[in-house]
Amino acid sequence: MTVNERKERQRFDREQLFLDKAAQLIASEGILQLQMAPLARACEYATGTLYQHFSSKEDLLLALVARNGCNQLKLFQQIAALAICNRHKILALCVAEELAREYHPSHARLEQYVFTEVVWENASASRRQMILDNSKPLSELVSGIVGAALAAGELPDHQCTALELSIAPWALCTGSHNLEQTSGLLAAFGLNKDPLQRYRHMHLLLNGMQWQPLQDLNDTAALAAQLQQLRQQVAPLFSGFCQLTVE
Amino acid sequence: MTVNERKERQRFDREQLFLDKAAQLIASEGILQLQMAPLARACEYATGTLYQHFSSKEDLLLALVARNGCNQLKLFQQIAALAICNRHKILALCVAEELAREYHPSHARLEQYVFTEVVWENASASRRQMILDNSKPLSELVSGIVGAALAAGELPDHQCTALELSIAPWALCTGSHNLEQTSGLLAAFGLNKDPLQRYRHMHLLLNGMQWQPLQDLNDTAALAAQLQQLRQQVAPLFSGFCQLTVE
DNA sequence: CTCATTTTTTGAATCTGGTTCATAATTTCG
DNA sequence: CGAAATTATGAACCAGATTCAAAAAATGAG
Repeated sequence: MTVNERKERQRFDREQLFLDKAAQLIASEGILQLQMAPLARACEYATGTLYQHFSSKEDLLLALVARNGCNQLKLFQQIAALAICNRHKILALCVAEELAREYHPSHARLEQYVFTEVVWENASASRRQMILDNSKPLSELVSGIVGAALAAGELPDHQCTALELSIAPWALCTGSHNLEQTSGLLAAFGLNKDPLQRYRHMHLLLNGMQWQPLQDLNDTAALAAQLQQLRQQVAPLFSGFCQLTVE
Repeated sequence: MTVNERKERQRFDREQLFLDKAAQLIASEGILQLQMAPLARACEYATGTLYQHFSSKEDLLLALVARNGCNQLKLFQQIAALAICNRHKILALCVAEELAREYHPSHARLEQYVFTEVVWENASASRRQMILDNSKPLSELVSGIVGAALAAGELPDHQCTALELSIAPWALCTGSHNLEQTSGLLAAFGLNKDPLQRYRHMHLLLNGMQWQPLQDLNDTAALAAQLQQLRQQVAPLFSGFCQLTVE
């Protein structure tokens, strides 16, 4: 039935409009300032209409994160397809995470907020599931890289499955970003930030996993060059959907 | 002036009462259900009185985290004083983090929430500073352990300072816990939790840092025994302030 | 001890902003 | 075309954080 198709498409478009505008408002004013009535008004709809798409304000925030999760997945897939060695793919994912935060700083903060008990529990179950569903292929992708390295003999298994092993770099990457994001914390430590730091740490971990080829960390220049090169390979992959969540 | 001293002490005690009750309510009902008026009522004070201690609800949440930060510091100091090798001290800190989450699951969630832009920005500047002030000696303690290992030749510097190096295990530890805390995420990955996982990963990192003595990860039984022993050494240190934040 | 003054407490009133729902507008279709 | 069904509207509602004028308590000079 073509009528229903049209309706559905219109509904979808309107949802995207709400999400785009919300992302824009969050980026410019902060999460705190985002209010439902003004958002609806800014999109030229009534408050009630907004609530036909999102069961609550928190639900809308989750929707934003879910949508971005799709983009992240596409990005990660492109990275996995890059013609570089497996070890470098892991680093490239870390680079992608870093670039994403540079492009959309507000999005990283939103994500931190959304995974909070208070927000998570106030969203609809279906929206939560949407986010969880995104994470599954994401983890398969990462563990796929680890699995390929295992199969190629670049990496011993340390008595773990590929999935289990893949958690380590993932945790280090997100942990490192979270620490950095936590306002003023590293500064309170008396630490001035060095862009190579995270990659040193990641290499230390990968070396510990005996993931070939091992990296010599004493050659700072080589490390910087490697990072530079990865950034240049990853950055263009962003162009496709920089528009989707305008900042 | 003794009158003022008494007043100050009473004020302090009342603040502790508010915090204790708040912690208790959060533990039993969740952060979301914590309401200012009922909290004041439960402590047999008026709402306004509560606001003489905390500038906002968020400010109270930060106060809770700040108070716990003091306990954490004391705990970590005791661990640093343990008669075990430096490498094991780092693991012991990780164990402590894990035990703390087991004892006070709601506290970990609170901390995640508090470091969120929305909450952080709504607390008073002085309360924020209190938390940051806590973090400084904490980081000095951790980097002190790293520094001792460097000095003892157990660990090469990899072109980093002790503080910079100490960030790596810290990030891995918190990142790993955060991932686990994020509701349903690891389950969505299809991962069933193995209590040794985190320690394997930590050892992989420490091995990568070439932190002596290196750990053989193929001997699962030895690893489990080591973890068991660390838990037994760390657990008693908690007894001192388990009461402070009743769960 | 008394009373004027200062400090502290109180909780009802205020205010903000998310959510609902009766009504109005629009679309569908016989 | 008009009745029935669907969708949109936004003022009213409501929860809950915050305030503040009034009441109570503490202080201390005489």
